[in-house]
Amino acid sequence: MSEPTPGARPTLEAVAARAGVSRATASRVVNGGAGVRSPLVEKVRRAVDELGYVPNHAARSLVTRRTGAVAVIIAEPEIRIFSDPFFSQQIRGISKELTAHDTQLVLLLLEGPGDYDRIARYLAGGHVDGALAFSLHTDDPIPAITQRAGIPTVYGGRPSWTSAADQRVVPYVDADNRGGAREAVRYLRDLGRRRIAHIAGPLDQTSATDRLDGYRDVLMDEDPALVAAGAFTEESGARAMAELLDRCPGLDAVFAANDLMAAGALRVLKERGRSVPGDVAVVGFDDMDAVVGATDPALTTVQQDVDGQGRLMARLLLRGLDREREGSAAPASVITPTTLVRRDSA
Amino acid sequence: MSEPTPGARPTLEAVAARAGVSRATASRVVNGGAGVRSPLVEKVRRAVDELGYVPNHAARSLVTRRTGAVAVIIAEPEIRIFSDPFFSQQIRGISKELTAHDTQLVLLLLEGPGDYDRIARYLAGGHVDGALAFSLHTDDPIPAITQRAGIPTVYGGRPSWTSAADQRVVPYVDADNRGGAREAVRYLRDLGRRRIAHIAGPLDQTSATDRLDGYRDVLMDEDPALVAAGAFTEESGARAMAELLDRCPGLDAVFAANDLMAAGALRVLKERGRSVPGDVAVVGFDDMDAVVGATDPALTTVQQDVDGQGRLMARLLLRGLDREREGSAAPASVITPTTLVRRDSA
DNA sequence: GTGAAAGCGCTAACAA
DNA sequence: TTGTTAGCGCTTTCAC
Repeated sequence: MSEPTPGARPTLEAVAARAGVSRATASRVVNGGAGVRSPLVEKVRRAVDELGYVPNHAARSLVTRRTGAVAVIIAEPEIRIFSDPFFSQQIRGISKELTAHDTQLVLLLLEGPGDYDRIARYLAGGHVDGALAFSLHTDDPIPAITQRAGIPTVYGGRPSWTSAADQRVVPYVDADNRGGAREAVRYLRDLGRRRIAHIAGPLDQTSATDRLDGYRDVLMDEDPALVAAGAFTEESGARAMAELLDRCPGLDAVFAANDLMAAGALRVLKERGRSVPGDVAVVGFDDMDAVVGATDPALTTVQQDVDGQGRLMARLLLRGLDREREGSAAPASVITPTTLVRRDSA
Repeated sequence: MSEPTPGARPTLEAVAARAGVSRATASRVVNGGAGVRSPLVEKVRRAVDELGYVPNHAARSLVTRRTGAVAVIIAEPEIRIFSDPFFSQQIRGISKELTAHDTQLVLLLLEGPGDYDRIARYLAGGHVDGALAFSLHTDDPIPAITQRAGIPTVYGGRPSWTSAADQRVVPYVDADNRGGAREAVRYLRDLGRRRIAHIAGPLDQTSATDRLDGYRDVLMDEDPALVAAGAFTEESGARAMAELLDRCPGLDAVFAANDLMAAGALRVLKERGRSVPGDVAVVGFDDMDAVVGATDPALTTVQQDVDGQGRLMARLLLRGLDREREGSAAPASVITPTTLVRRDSA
């Protein structure tokens, strides 16, 4: 690759001229070179290198009607998830997959209710080919907006209204929260534990309710006193554990709806002199490196592939976009499997 | 706003036809309507509403040579900052400012060394008008890449080579780390503290070295044993505090380079039975809500306006882009002020 | 297999 | 003030 032209960026025209072919042929080569004889392909390739040619995106987009960009929408109440390693990993998964398909990630942060208008306008403006959105709420306007704008969208996490026989069917990617929870609780039961408590997450999130449901699937008529709700934070996990201990001193196992809360539980257990897993076995959920590596004893937990979920969201969307041109159906949802990872806490 | 045209999106042509004006006039109205008589403006506006017209971005971009998008580049080693509330707040500041100027945020995550090529290509492809990048390293290829691509770029955090008489002058936004540190240490000294220790951050980051420099500005020939380096994490702060206590049992104050480490220090101090601020006064840096609210006693710290820094980065870039068309100079760097926030720990 | 030519939807001179 | 017109750089029929 030698020096690029000093002034403006070279156009396809320039490449064609230098290679001694027509603009059409140059274009064919730039786009894969199918149906062009190899000597010409070579010539054009060389011209591209020598000139440092890079296709003008706007021009291409104007004729192809494809932007090569995808929006990632993060709604206001979810903005905090930005600081959540869970979310950041998901974004990275998305980024990887999009990158592999030469697709750009446009970040749309909603700072307030008024922003929905802006987003709607942006989506309608044809700036992106599709969208990815996270953790919808019951009355979330996002689905309506993307639909009206005709923007294919894939969601991260099961939307809260999906369980009901709601008409609005949307494709989403989520971990098998319920199944994973079931496995964790069964494992504790098979360990011989008799009083298995659950520290649930905030019950307005489907990941929390699904995990609670999984717990109940196994322990169908367990004492309600064995369930305490937290907020997916270490602190709330500690508080819930304290409550649980006060209410049911005889408990011999705890399944926490995430690792952070499990860490909080571990801390309180230690403070109260209960040995883990001797007196109380503890299982978490997520298998977040940062947490799992720091607990003592090392946390047994339900692993989910967060990075993979992100990739999957992107892949689903991209596939849907391809199919769209062929007029076939929208992508279906995917539930990703979980795995119980045995360590020392249970 | 009535029904949009069933099939494809309406074009300016359609709007013009419906309003009974020329495409040029319609365009003028859509772009602000300067120099168009109000009755016509009205007509066009109505047509726009009735048709649900939204300008085609690619077409506009093709002729204006402006994309209305800005890249936010996050280099591989910095990917972890994604999970750092500090960074997420900065991104939000950026997002707010860009949004206010109808500019989009394209997220460029570098996952590995090979990605630099990709970024270079992308930047050269004219997809964005400018770029924002974070915490450059000494030999970071990003500045060279953006420069070659002719993409104006503003950096977050002082690049590490800026202190030397390096040729590469780049505009950046950073807090007054050194000044803030000085203020914190002076405050402790004025409180009558005689043995003031410092828990520094990782010394390959300028924010850490600048704060250390600030500490030294005040305590010029202090015992080197009073300085311990951490890694900006709670855990590392705790470890550093333990070290410090072992080395200098007589210390009566600690200035930690960030709040997280101050929290760790507080924890160890409590474990070792030192009262705060009675025996040891503690000051942090950042004033991160999540941390400051949780410590006991409430943490006295140096506040910096993170959100504001993000906004400033975006504003600097945007202003630079405007000036670019007028051929004037690139934006200069900005150091944002810090404020000491007195609470209970010192 | 290759080239000529017709736009994609928009803005910006330039004329009127 | 308004309209006419010439592209922006690219892909894509359609002839050859």
